[in-house]
Amino acid sequence: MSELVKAYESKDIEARWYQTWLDRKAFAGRVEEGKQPFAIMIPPPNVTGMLHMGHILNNTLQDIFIRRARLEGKAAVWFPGTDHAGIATQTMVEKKLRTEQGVSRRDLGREKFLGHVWEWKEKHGGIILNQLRQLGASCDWDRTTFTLDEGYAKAVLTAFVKLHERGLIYRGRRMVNWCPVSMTALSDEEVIPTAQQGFLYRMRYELCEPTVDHEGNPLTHLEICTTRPETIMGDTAVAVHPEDDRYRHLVGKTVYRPFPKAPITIIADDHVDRAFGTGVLKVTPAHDAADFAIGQRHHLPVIDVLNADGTISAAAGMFVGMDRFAARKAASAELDRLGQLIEAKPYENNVGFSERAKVPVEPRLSEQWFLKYPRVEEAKRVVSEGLVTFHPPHWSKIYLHWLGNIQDWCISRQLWWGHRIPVWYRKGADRNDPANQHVSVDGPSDPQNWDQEEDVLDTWASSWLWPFACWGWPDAQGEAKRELEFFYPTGVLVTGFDIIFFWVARMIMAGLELTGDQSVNSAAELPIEELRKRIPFKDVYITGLIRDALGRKMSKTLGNSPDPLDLIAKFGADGLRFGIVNIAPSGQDIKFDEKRVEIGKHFCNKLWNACRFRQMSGPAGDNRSPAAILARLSPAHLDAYDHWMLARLVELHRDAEKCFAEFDMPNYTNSLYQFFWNDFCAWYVEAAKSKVQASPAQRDHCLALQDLVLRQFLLLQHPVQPFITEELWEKLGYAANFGDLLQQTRLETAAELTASLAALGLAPDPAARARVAAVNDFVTVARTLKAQFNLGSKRDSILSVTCDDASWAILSGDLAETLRRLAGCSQVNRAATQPDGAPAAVSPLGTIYLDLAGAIDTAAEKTRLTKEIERLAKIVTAGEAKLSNEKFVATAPANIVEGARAQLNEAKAKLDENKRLLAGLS
RNA sequence: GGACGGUUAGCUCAGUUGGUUAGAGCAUCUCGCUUACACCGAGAGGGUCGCAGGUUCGAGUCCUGCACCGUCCACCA
Repeated sequence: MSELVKAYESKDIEARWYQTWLDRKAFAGRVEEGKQPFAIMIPPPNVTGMLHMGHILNNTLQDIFIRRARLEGKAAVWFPGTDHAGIATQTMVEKKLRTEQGVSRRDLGREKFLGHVWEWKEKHGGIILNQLRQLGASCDWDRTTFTLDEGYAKAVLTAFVKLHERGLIYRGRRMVNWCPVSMTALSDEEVIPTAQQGFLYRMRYELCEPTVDHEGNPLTHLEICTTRPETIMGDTAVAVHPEDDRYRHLVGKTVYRPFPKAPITIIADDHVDRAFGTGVLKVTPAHDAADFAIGQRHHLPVIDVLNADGTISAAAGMFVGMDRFAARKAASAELDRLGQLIEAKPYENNVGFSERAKVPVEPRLSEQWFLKYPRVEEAKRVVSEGLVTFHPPHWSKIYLHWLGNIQDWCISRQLWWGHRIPVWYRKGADRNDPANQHVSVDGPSDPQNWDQEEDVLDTWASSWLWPFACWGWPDAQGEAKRELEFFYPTGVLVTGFDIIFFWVARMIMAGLELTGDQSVNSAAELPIEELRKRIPFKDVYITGLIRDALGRKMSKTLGNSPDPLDLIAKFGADGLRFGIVNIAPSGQDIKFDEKRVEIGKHFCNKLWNACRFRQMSGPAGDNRSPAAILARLSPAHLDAYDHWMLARLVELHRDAEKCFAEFDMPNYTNSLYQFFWNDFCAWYVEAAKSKVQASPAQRDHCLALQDLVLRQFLLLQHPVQPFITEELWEKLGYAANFGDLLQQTRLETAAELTASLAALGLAPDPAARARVAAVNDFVTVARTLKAQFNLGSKRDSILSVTCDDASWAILSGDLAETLRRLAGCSQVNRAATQPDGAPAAVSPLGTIYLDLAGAIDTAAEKTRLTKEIERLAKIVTAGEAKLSNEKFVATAPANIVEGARAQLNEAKAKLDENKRLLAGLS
């Protein structure tokens, strides 16, 4: 047992222990028959990613769960990996190539470009995983998986083929969200509605044949409002509501599209909102999802006026080649020139933005692959029936609501970086005819006659398989097969609410469709036991979003996002871990402030010093097992504080069990903090100081008890602060054999601890708690009294007490020395009568008088006593009112009534005593 | 337009099925380098629990309505 230095320094200790853990393969998980399985799948960070505060919170929580599971004796494994992140990675490498070599991906061609991306990935990918090591993440690194690994890719393609076989995947020309910058389709979830300042243009469309309005006045044109005049060239109709009296008589007539000038029909459609604008809608089937639907209903022609890159197409006939935003201005000017622009008023509306490229997306008609979501009803059922539980629970409502309204998922992306869709088209044939399509994992046997689909899959269409594809699905053999069967369904998924739709819901559907006993798939509804086997995880822990101290989102542009590695350097990984979990209220956004995580670092130092003090207090005993420590304890030596401490220790184990059962981690850190700092350090260790200086036997007994508390506390604290606890575990000699790790130890349950205490006659005496509470109250009253006379630290203060015999027995009994030490007094004497001129305060163990050499400030004393009397009087009044209420006495539970009575009596006694003291002053 | 959160001390948040005097950390003030820790110790001040009703012997906690803040969903051009 080497000596500890004065202040805790995290840096060297953390680096040393992490290496030790890696060397010993301490994080390796494996099938262990007879043990409960517990797996966590890391939400795979983008391979291009850098660690940010969200990762810190998220991964600290996962590490806490997995480390706790190990201590509980489960077969635990935390599965790490990274996501290829299609658009994000491709965009990043493209940008790099453009700035460094001045070439675009098209200049290079598919193969060469992908070569560059892989090269980048090999060189820089996975930095984030190294960063996680600094945080202390106990992932089973040998399992690290990348979503484009060969095995994983096979799983992705297999899933595609299976779902295609089951008729859930189809190709179609549909309206999709198109990103003109990335030049790919996006799913609905990748589009972020964003408020935009623009204009609402009000314009005239001339009637081909002048007529009259609904009141019989001459009518030469219709007024129409739009926010997008640049799509006028794509107008193929004008629509009004079928029951709109202003316009219904015009249905079937024609108006001129302003440019290129051409007649278009006036149609009637329910979709039109009579109250919006003029109640007339220009219909542009190629550029609006709703308009497209109208076009379908009315068999309208479709004129696509935009190119893939957002410039105006040749089909528009005007502004060809102009960017869409420039074209908007040009179209507006053209309307004005024609005298058809009535006004352009500032207008705010919601525009869908590309999540990645941050530009407005275009609704665009294109050929894409779509997936009908599988097992939607079952996916709802597993959550509503509690097979999968959200924490906090209200997220399940969001989840269920989304599942109730989903559209088919556009899974094709016009990118190169990703899983190329395993579909081949017969050369030169119609691609939309299924007869000309070949779908398989390995491709056709005569590849020369086929062209493979150019598109890749949406990244989420690969990561939705994560919980089972990582284990070698679909054709896991041998050990891999055993592992999948043993560890699936996994334990808890820890993630942010922002990807409940992207990922959580989809993983559940994928698991329900593709795992388990596939032979029962045709059943109309899968039995609940089958669902229980197919769910990907049992619990979903949703973390809040980390914001800055002002509540703003963290962003690069604001520069308000701290570098976690700086924070680790500043507070230690252990400090940061404790701090971030401690301030993360369940399910709410977190206002992050460096100041708020200091608590974690300070706590490390407190723990360190408490252990250091233990070393300084006396010789080490045999700490190699709980039994060895308990053997050093004897019932005969236990005083009230010892009993209370043991009771609290058991209680802490119980609290921890409850927190884990409820996934309440902030409360967990609070319990640990409160127990250690206040109960153990501030009261128990302080109280024990006098005992440590007494006889060697008493000292060793007291230190044995401290050794027990420290041992159990290190085990409980370890999931949150793994480094410092491992270090102290070693330094205090808790290893059963030389070199054993804390994390390979089995943590006793509250029940087990209770049983082993009882077996040795060490069961905590419940009465001790009240006694300790009374003494602590006495101490606090005495300290307050001293502080009021600025004697806070004068250890030679003398107290006199007037009290009954029972109280004096406590004050003068075996706790007498402890009590003097805690109160900071050299003497506590019993007084028969009130000493003259001494300030006084009332405690549960009698009235305390402070022996002051000089005269007291009578006026100040009066003020103080009067205030105390007022406070007590309120309590007495309330208590009397309550107890004189017959209904209360009759209805309320006995213990509540008893409590109220006891409280009233105590307050009354104190009140009388204070009144007496006040009277004595005048 | 729907739905879901939140509103408790100067700040950030706890507050279990309604039940004794509503708590913690930080910040502020006073005193203290007391033989683990100044990354510390002792003490103090600070809240009519967003507003208005209701249920109840009893409401921060349950019900109704309202206000404000936030988030998600929704094809008003």
